[in-house]
Amino acid sequence: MKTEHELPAGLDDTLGWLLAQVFQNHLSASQRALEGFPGSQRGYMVVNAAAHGCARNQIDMANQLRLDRTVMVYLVDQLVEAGLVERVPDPADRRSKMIVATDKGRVRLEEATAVLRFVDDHVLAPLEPGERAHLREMLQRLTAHYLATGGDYREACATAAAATDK
Amino acid sequence: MKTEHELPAGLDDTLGWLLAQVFQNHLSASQRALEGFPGSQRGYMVVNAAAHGCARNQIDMANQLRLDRTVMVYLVDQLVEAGLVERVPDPADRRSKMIVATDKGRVRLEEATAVLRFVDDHVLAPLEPGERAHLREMLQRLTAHYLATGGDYREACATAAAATDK
DNA sequence: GACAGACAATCTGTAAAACAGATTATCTGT
DNA sequence: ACAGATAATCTGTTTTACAGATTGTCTGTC
Repeated sequence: MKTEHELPAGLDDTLGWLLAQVFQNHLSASQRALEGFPGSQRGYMVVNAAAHGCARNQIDMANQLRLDRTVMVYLVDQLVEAGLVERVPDPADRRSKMIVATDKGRVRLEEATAVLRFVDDHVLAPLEPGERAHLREMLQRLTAHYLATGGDYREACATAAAATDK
Repeated sequence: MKTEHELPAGLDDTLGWLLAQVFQNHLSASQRALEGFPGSQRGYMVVNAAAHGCARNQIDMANQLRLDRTVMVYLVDQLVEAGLVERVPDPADRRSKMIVATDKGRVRLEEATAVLRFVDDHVLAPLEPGERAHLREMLQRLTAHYLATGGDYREACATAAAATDK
């Protein structure tokens, strides 16, 4: 059953390549699964964040989701047009607009979340159940660490530069 | 020491988001590390593949690396100009050109590989040594499985569609 | 041996996406 | 009241991916 497929020589040890493969793999799979969802995975992320209400305004949300502020504009435009979220002016600061999910948005979010769970299962099919949980947990830890350190890689680059100087 | 950083609510369980974070994290780190390398990570991949000689011609290599054939043209152009690879016409088929690494290319490849190892270590810093190996191995397994099944997700989408029909 | 169809590499043009900078309305502090 | 900062938006530029046409070459058939 398990066809031992040959990985391209030299790249099989390149972490960046492996990450790219798995990521793009999952990306294209969820792209199909989210077909019809405005803004695709990014739209999903925005509605998700809106439903959890963890962002005060658009820029705040853009930062949390690592999206450009100008991208955020037309992303939210799409979602508003589809009736999944609303731009609610913050009474305390009329410059800010809070992105809140509509009831319809919450329903679509639930559906999409369920569909994405199937995608996850499919992508992680070759792993044991315990391994899947472990992978998830490791990715969470890596992400949390990255966010905590503010994505600062000056140290890493300095180390790398020192290595090449030899 | 270990600052438990809060992950955005709702997204912390989204595998696609976690993969995106870690991937883009690694991507930007290696981008800096490969500064000056023609074509950046893609150029690195091409030289790597060229050094291992596992592709008969440009299109073959493009397929293995999941690159568009027209992208391959100007990617190889850059690398040829930098003297890292050469386009050698295949005597057996003059339409084909084999991409072979020059001595200079092999040296640069070695250097870049060493630098990338530091990037890997930095990105995976929050994991135990044993976990890093396990993560690598799992990613390899997922990639191998994906390549073996030809990236065919019709089954997954059918399953997902059935789930939403309920 | 000529010809049709396929294929490798390349070129050209187009469409989409990301992003920097300016703009408008609003807030804050002095 | 005014200067400077900030949120959202708009505008234009640049990059990028990609589809389609083009050229040279191969393969098979009649």
